[in-house]
Amino acid sequence: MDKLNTRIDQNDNYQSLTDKLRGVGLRATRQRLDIGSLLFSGKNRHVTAESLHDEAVASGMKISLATIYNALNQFTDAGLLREVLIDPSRTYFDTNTSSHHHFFNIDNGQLTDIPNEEINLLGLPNLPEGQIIDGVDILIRIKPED
Amino acid sequence: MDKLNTRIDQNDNYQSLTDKLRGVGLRATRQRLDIGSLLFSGKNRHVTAESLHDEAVASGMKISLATIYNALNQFTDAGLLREVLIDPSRTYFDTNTSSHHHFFNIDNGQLTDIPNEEINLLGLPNLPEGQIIDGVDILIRIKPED
DNA sequence: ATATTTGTTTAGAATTGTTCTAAACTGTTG
DNA sequence: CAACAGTTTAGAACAATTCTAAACAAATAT
Repeated sequence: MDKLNTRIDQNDNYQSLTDKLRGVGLRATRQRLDIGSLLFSGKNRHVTAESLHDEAVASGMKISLATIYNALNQFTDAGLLREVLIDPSRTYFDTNTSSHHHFFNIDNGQLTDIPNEEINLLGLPNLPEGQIIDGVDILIRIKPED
Repeated sequence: MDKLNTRIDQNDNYQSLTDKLRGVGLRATRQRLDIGSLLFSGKNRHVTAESLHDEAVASGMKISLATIYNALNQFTDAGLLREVLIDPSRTYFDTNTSSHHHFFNIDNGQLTDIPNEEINLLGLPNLPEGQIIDGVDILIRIKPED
């Protein structure tokens, strides 16, 4: 019974993932479903290609680093993920694609979402002539007190 | 007369640069003075190691790329420059070290300062327990209208 | 079902931005 | 101006990412 439920849930998950992928024009391959199951499992996540690959390998998934890079870029192009600017030396991806911002703990590298209600820009600056806003990124760097 | 003035001005520039470098504990070498003359010549600038190296070479300065990297990092550590997060694939340096933010034109890669008076955060979010703010980075991505 | 087409994965090579190494060089100090 | 300590440099090394082209798997037509 337990086993059966687990299998059904898993199928459900992979089924909705399949729809999600098809919806953006990507084939629902085993690798994409595996990656998707790690990324889109409810809670929002921040990953790098390396960190996700390590996690996939640790979960026993067979998938190459190149495929992780491909998938992260394709998911991002498709709007399923967002890139976050943190550190010029690596690319971070965020499963939360809605408008929101981040705390970055410079001490341990931890990235956390700032709910959109909790922050606002006051006095949007004048844009250069003929330009419009594509997006706004706010990063608040934090560190331990004392 | 012209020539003489030019030489005097140049000496003046290099003299104040020398002080600036000594002031942060760096020797005033020919290379650092050359780089400094490109960076700290009045107007604020945004550069990458490559762009600055190209510029230096174009001005007939003899300086290696490794030295540019060294100098940019040392200047940044010394507080003479700031890093700006724009693009995970390159490091940008800003000669404006005061608190301010940026427009990034995603169409042509151009970076412009937003004067600090023109922008403000409303409703600073609650920080995680025991953490304090180290800094705030705001990047407004812009693009051509239509 | 099966064959064909087209998209995907992969290992490894290639590329790019950046840092490291160690030898030659140059400011600085006595 | 000698000696020391810091600096520069070419080239090697490194790390993140992309590319290549061959094997493979999903979709589609048969």
